[in-house]
Amino acid sequence: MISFDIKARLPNGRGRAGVIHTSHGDIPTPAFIPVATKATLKSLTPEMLRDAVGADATLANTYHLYLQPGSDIVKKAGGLHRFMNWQGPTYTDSGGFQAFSLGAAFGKNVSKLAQVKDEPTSDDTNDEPTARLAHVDDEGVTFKSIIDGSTHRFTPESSVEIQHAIGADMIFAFDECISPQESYERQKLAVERTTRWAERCLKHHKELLKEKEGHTSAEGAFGAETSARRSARLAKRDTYPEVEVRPSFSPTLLGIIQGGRHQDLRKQSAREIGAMDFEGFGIGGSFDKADIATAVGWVCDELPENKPRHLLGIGEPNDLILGIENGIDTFDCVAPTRIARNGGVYVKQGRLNLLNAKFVDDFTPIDPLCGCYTCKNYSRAYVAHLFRAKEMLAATLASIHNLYFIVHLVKRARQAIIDGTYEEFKKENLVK
RNA sequence: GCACGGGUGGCAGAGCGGUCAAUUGCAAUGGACUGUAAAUCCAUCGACCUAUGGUCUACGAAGGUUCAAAUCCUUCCCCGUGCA
Repeated sequence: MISFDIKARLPNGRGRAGVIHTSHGDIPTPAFIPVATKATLKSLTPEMLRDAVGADATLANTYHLYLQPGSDIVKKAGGLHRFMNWQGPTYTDSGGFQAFSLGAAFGKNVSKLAQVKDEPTSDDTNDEPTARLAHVDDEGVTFKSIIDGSTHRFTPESSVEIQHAIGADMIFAFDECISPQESYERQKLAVERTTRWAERCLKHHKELLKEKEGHTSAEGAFGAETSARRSARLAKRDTYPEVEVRPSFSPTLLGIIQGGRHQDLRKQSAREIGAMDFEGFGIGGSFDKADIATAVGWVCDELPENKPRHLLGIGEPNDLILGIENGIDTFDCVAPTRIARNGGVYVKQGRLNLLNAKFVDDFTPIDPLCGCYTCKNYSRAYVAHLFRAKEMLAATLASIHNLYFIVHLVKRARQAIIDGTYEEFKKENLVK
């Protein structure tokens, strides 16, 4: 279970700074949550994520872990934290996004963010079935495995069940995320379906909690470890302080809002999901790329104030700054790590592509203003060399920088809310 | 010295009379990436131009055959292998 305290607010009434308390520690909010899809933050160890990046939590994916190594294995390992050796708070996404990325978006150059000028074209039903790896119906989603092509069925109930097995602190309801190219009518259907699925998720979640209470209350859901084994494990650990896990630790379920770029649908979804018995919310779905923050504002105005709100899959600097002032508490996004692995690094003015010829003999740090491990110790020329040489360390150093940059941008936003200097912070950090 | 086999764009390596400014891979140059299908993908990659088209220079060098040659012939220069 989690709890949420609000410490300070922006004058606009939407943005706030707070703390999410979890069984694995606190998340001061707003916070950026790096994505560890397959229970690993690509190219980083958990120690790097904690010490070099300064991340407070991480987010893994249900679909991926279900396929590999299997949620039963994660459970057998003692849950996600123990399996991946991450002691802090965790989330799992429900697999709802994969209905989109492996469905309508599969094999196409479609992102969940659309330019305003893009014409919506409904392409959900009349595609050839072989062109995608996910098919959605009223009851759930049929996936093909990206690993071996085998067929798997996800329903709201099975997603929640798998997430309980994986054992993150916060888990998401199974929602339907669809392409921004879809028609208004299709978006409306996704909102209605997501609400029905949310009810089913919540119901099943409560049943699972009750079941757990019945026979594991003394040990905790993921505490089935003898005291002798625990002592032995702790004795081996010399670099990492153990976080005390509450004995009653169980996942907390967050509901997800859909509605695309349409104000009425966003508000409808937020009212429906917001009225349900979730302990927090995720804002998902597709957006008008030019104005994510406006849609976020529509939603946050409808959501209960005292529960945390997570903006799913958004993480460009400007989107973070505008998201925070419109009421978002936490974000996750693959952009910092994916872009880093592809040679892109954030600087205050925007983004550099380290593969550009001009960096081969640029011996300055990636960002002279940055205090991260990479910037304190390496030059642009060196990291550029690593990228050209296809050395693995390139991904590590660039990921450390990008994650540090983004995580600390949000941390500074938090401090600015507390200090009452958000406007200055925004003016200083918004990229033109 | 003789006998084979070769010399193609930055590299490797296709092509073996017209549809070849030349397949492909690598490298290079630029771009994209927002709940990870992603250490991925896309574009460009001889020069010049009144550019969904045109002109010029190019497949070791020089000649030749042909309406037409990277592709056939001759000589020369290199390289590899074998025999002396």
